[in-house]
Amino acid sequence: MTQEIGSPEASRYNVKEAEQRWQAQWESSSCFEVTEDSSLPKYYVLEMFPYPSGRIHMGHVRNYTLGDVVARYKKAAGFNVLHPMGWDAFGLPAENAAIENNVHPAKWTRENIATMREQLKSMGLSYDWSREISTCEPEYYKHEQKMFLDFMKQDLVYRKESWVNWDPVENTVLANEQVIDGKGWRSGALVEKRKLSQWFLRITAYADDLLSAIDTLDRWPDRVRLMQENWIGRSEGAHIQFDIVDHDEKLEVYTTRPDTLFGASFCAIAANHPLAQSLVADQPELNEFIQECNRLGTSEAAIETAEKLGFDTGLVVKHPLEEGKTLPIYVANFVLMDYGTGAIFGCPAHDQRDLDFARKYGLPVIPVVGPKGADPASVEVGDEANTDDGVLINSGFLDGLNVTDAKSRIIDHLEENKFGERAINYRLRDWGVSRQRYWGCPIPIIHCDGCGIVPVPESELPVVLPEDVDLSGAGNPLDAHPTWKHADCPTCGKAAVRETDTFDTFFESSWYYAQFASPGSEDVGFTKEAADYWLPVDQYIGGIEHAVLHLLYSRFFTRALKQCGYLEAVEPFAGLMTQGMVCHQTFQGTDGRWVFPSDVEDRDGTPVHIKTGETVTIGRTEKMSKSKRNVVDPEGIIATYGADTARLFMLSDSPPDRDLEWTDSGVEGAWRYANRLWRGVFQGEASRAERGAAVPGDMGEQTTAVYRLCHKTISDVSRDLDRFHFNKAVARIRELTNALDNLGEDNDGARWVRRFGWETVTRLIGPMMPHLAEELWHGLGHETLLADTPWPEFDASLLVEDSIEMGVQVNGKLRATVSLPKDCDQATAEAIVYELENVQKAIDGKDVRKFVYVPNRIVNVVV
RNA sequence: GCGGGCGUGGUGGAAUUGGUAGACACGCAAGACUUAAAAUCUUGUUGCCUUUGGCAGUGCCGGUUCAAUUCCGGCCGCCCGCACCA
Repeated sequence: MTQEIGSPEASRYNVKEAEQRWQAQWESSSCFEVTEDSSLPKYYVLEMFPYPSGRIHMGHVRNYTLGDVVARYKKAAGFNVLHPMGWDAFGLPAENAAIENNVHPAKWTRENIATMREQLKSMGLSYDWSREISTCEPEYYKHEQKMFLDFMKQDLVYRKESWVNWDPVENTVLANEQVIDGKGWRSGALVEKRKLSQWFLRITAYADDLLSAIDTLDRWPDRVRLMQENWIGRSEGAHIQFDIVDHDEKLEVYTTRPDTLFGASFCAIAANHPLAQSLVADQPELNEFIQECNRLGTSEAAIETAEKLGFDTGLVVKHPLEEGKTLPIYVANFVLMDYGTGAIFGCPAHDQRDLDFARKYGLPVIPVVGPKGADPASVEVGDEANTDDGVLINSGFLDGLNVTDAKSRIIDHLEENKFGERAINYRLRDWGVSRQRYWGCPIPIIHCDGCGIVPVPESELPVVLPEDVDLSGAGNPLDAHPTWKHADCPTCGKAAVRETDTFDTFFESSWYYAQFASPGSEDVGFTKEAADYWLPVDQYIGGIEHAVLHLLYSRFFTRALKQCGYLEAVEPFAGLMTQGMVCHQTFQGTDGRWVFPSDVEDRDGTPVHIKTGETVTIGRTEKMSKSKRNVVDPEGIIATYGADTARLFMLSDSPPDRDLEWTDSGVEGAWRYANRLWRGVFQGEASRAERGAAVPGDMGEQTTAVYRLCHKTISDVSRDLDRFHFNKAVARIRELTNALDNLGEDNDGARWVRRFGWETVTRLIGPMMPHLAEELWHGLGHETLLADTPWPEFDASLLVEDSIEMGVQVNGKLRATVSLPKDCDQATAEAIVYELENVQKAIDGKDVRKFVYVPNRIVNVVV
């Protein structure tokens, strides 16, 4: 909701003028441009670079504010700080914009970049803009074409068939997000799965390393490490080969529960399992079922949330351990071809999904694990499968063993009798990098009828993406281009065609952090010396939504680049901070349409639409999104209140990893604080000592307390910034500001402490409100840039307190507080505590059973 | 469906390793200043009650402990990711 702002122009702090002035000063002094310097400790701060979607949004403001605080703080703390920015410029939205607004993706992207660059500059971010990169330019993507060819030489690249979402009306491949309820988002046509030959990067070659190295990422959030671990999904189990009755081939399944083999009552295969495909010709109903499965699209979420369905193929397998027993083979929509062998055996008693399936299709449920000591006959299975440990029953030679022992015993048996073996499986799949899209990096490959697949020679790189394309037609514009795809085969010289697929845009973002080390270098995108100096990124900051894919691909890329000799780093990001979303209230008009906050005003406590005057309803607070229109444009906020106010608000209340709710009142609170600081320095000169005045010998009690608080605040804020507790740092600086304002004494000591205090506040707030801090620093008589000024130090001797205020509990309930000498012994504490009136009253003559005393923390008298 | 997370006053949040729940703000109320308003300043502000005190209270139910927002078990609600959005 936009309200009349307390006319900021009227304030004597001229935000706009001051912010532009300091931005110009930083730029002209080049104070954020860096070079490798082995004499200084390096610190590489990186925020996830933005997709140039048009204008910056509040999520960017939050992300880049967080990074800027870290960068400025580390610079002040004496590090050689690299803090770059660039553009993740390839991607689908540019093509959508091309279709919707008839503008070329290149033009659209470059214009967006120009707009967003100016917007970022207005935020006063401490970037080394000389290192700016844009991934859609050949100067950038030529390097990844070479990397791809190098990966090929290292056997990290291969080609295989894989499934895509196919829109039969538009004749294009759809992204998962373009498939809505199984239909194409534009055409509305039922989406089909199609098989295409595509390029893959062998990320699974590094599965074990990517998994075990998670332990070394000690400055990553635990939850992200856990998500990566689960994504890689290493499991230990077995492959089992089943003989199919009256069939030449065998059915191989992967299972993590070989111990439950005696409880198997069916086998199930994926719809696109070769066996299922081979049966289609004779079974039209099966074909129909498989088509139905294919209509679910390629998204795992869609497949797994669909109703579990199966189709009995009529084929049966022999149970390998029980003579004469057979199990039916179903095609099931919940079995994934990409996991294990694309086939399972179902043991309904000990797997919930199998149980649901068995109940639905009337299959037997045989419990094979029971509680210890239970009578096998009494173990029954209800609605819930038993996945607990226990003792094997109804399982022949496995009976009586626990689950772990049974697993190992049965695998030995499988191996001895040659119908199965121990197996390790990963959930992680190889990374498919082919995209049938225009706005991406061309894959440097030529297809020759005679020579097959031929890499483009390095001397002919880059393969430049043509800009004269027709985007209005169906299909891939590169394929439709009249000349581009025709090339001579590098090997035999005959006419051949280029690969018309482009790379997944995760390709660009998997190595950009390395390019920032030395952009513009010709060879490989960066020099090894620069990469080895700057990498890994010391602190990476971005959204939790990238917790798995982008981060995992980048980790893989670093390893692959190392394998190719590009750099020495093992991990790309030593530290990771994930930020929460920026949320806002939603508003709806009487017709149910979403209303922009800027179109809502408050009239006598009722929110109404500014133009129509009709009442709007306030909905729940949600992530800012264009569709719900609950967005606030950063540009307007910066124009009105200045970047520092927006930055302070972003940092003030919510910790970085939590969601933040944008509120006008919160912004105004930040704005008021900015003005308060300004007044404190520019209107409080009279009560402050001159710069450089000698430390006075005598200070009053209150003055001493404020002086000590200054040192304590430096210590606390430093620690808070080290731990990224920006909201706490802000609270502490505000506390110090309050104390300075409330310092009533006015003598030499107080005047000296006032100067010291305001200088301290200015320096501490510097990373968060850099423009205002420069203004204050100047106002305090300094000629140098605060951006070049070292972080303040504190005197540890002033932090020591000699007595501590402690709570006194009786039976766990607070009855009094008492000031005790620091580290005082229990006898002294007891003596003092028992004298307290409230304590005596609470004990009320009862026997003291225990006197709990934790020095400097708590006293608890148990009666 | 699977994986991960979050939940504390009217609101955002704070609370070392289990040790005085509500720091710092926002909002609100009262007051000061002002012709008036804005700005600014002061005071109060978890709820309830019999109000110099007491009881309850950190999504819900239970457990461990002298002591639980914090640890354990079970629920509920919301959010993020699920491999072609970035």
